[in-house]
Amino acid sequence: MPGLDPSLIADLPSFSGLERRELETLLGYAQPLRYSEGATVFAQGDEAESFYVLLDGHIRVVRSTPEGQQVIVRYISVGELFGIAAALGRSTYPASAVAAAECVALAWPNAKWDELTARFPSLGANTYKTVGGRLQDAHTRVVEMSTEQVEQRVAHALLRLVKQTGRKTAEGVEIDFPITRQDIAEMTGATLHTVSRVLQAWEKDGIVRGGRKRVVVISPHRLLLKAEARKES
Amino acid sequence: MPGLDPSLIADLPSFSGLERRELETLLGYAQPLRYSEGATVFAQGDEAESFYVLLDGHIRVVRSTPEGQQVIVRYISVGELFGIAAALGRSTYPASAVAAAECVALAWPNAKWDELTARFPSLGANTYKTVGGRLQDAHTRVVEMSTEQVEQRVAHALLRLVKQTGRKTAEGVEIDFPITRQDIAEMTGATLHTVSRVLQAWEKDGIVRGGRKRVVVISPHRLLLKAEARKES
DNA sequence: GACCGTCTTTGCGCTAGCGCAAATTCTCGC
DNA sequence: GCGAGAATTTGCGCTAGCGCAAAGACGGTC
Repeated sequence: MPGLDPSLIADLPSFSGLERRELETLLGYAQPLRYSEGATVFAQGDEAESFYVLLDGHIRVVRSTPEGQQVIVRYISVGELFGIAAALGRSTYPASAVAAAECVALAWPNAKWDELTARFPSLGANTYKTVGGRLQDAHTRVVEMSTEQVEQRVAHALLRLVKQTGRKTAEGVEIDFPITRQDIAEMTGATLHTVSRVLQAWEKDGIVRGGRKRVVVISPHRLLLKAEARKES
Repeated sequence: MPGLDPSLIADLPSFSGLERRELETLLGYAQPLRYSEGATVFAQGDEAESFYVLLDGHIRVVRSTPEGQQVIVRYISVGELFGIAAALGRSTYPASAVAAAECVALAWPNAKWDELTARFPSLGANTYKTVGGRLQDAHTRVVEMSTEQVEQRVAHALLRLVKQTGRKTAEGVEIDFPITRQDIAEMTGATLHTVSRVLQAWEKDGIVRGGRKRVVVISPHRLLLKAEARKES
């Protein structure tokens, strides 16, 4: 698999500190992949065969209930590892990964995980932090879902997205990939109707501006107030 | 710190596969600790100075919101590692650990983590799985909170407790430590009033039996039905 | 054995947000 | 420029479960 440019991953946090020669070795094992919006990278329950690094785009991680309801667990952004189920002791993927926009990713066969972490300890050390951070986030989500009103949860979700993937525009900070009201509903445990109403109200107040599959946060400051305030207008 | 018996931890999953000599080395660094019910092992926000293994009892892991609300993130049972924040890249504990019953634990100074994982790789490998499992659980909680009614969430919480810490009695399976309605409420994101009502209803149906700080599950089978059924009696 | 603090049960009104339904608007392909 | 499908907005009734309040029940203590 020659021809992959080591600079592709040289700057990614998981691989920083490696020499050019080592990067070439790593890339020798990697499979470059391209996904169009809506494409499934892997599905919940599939045999975990590879782990991935996202080079471009955004990935939605979705868990489905037995009853067919979907919940968006998190978004993966550029540079992040994902699909590392096997390294965490799972034989199947516990959630699905779907391209939220045009995506480019690298995939390594799972069998290489032990070898690679042994050879490149920084990869292993970084995985600890990555997973630790995710556990943290998941607990934060649990606490939010337990204690907050829908409006606050939506505010928190938007702030998280803005922080993670925000792109500055003339008007404010725009979420950098197509996202529907339904998506926001699945992130917050609300219905798309309620999310629509909430965004509508905020738009009237000039806090956000909505559009088809688009959200622009005009005033992060006032959005933060909405996230914190337990009741108030 | 001589005098600790290696058999104390010989059978714990995190330390299995080590030889007696290695166990002695490990225990040489360990500090044995005893906590009475309600005692705080460490508090959210504290500088993370140690990591722990629970030898006896049950630990409640609690996160508090800035507004002072509490959410029970998980229960630690015998043999589990906890307080490993530092290993996951945090400098302070992200949650508090409180003894839910009389507890005995071993503590190691955090500074030893790298040394110990390097010397005993099985500890590191096991930590991956432990953390992976917890991430899994946390995601399951998020999905439950997003999609389920209070009654289902309470049922799931009880089933999880029974599985994790159940003790067989003549009548059924009893949760093996003092647990209040308030505790169950903080696990499920409900109010203690609603939890009380739900348990009351189940008691009338002969599914559980309650008591002061006690819950006995008489029919796990029928409880499972409650956990799955979206509406029905 | 009486007291007291903690835990639990129960009643009642109220509201956030869901479920259902329908109208509108946007975007893309032709 | 014109559909047609997808996404969004909006209205309305209804209920699960919260908030508040008060009355038991249990268990440890002096």
